[in-house]
Amino acid sequence: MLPKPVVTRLCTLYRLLIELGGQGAATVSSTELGGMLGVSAHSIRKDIAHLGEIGNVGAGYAVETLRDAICARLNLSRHRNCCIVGLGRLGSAVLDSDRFASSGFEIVAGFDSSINRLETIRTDISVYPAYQIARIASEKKIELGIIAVPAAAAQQTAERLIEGGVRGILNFSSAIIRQIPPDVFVTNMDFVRECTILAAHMEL
Amino acid sequence: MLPKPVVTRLCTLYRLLIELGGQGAATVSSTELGGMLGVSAHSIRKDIAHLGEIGNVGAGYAVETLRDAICARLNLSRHRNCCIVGLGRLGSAVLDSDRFASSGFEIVAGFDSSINRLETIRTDISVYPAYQIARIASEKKIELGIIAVPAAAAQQTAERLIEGGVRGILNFSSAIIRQIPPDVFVTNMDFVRECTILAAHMEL
DNA sequence: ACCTGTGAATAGTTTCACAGCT
DNA sequence: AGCTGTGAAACTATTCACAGGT
Repeated sequence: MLPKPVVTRLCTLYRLLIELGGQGAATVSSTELGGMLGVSAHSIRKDIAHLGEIGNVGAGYAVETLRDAICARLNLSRHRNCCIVGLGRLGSAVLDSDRFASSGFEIVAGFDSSINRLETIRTDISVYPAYQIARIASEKKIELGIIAVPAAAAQQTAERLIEGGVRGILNFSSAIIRQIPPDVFVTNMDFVRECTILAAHMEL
Repeated sequence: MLPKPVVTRLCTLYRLLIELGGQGAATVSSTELGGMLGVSAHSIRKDIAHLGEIGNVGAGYAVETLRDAICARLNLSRHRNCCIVGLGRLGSAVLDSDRFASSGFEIVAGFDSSINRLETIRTDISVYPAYQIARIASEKKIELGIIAVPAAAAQQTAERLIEGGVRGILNFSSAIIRQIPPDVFVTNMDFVRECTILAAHMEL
């Protein structure tokens, strides 16, 4: 329904509006928003137009109203259970991040294939061996999984998550997940690959 | 010159070809590549066509030839010095990752604003206080910077990196970097934002 | 003077169809 | 039968211009 790049930009805008609201701003114009996000005012207005008529012609947008409109349109207010698979350095860094708490995402489980690691890990969140992913994901109604395992284990991890009913996957590994059902969404965040893309752009 | 999405896909393809080469594969067809990457064979061929005539009509692509052609076209063989700013859990996880080593990227410096942290950190890489970013980046000819600092410090960090001559920035923080010169490239990798985008797509 | 919302125009990307080769 | 390379077509997205309001 909504074009993909529009959804992406509205999510970015949403986070910016939360920040602006916290700073006490009451209204913003598309020009100001564009300046902060590094895109044109035209583009901001077009994106917002997908939400219906929200702004006050001649006087910009009310920060709260706009934020709530995006939230309503994209159903961002829903609380979602998440899990992290792979409790190595990267995985536990994400696990201990305080940035999920205020975002509607709650990490309700961690998984690792190493029993030793599970025993020594210090965290408030329940941790389980990797073979239990599907069962626990299903039981705890986990909707979103974060993969932070080595590349070789990524595909199997994704399959277990999908089997457990997870429909959104954030993949930090360098592996490309295959055979993704049409109703499951995967975002790849391999930082070596991203560095490669950056390097390529720097050369052109 | 080369369209942006083509560059992105060629980089992904490049990493896949390295993997395939390591497994001993000599040739691949666009159909096979498409299957592995989850895109159509048409699209693979179109992307590769930007490199010139590389394939063997009727018999697919030689893995090595194709890999080297991408490498040459995007200048991926060049060694690049990188640095990480912010040596908290996420930053040091990336710092200690063994995945850069074989990729042409070398992390030659780490930075943090906390002197205490700099003193206690255990790593082989030289670490410096954050106010020296510009000088060290310039001296060590650092081309790529990874930002893993809290959102509030991200903008200043980016400015210091750019001042030191860094032209590629991987931004793990939730802040959106502003006032980016046209010859500097920034990729945002805020995982909370990516989760939000995933959640939005899951609803539509 | 500055703002939003919108339809038109432009630019860019993906998909398709097929010619030619193995 | 299956493969690459390519030009055309279809689709998508961005940019622009401006009408109308404050």
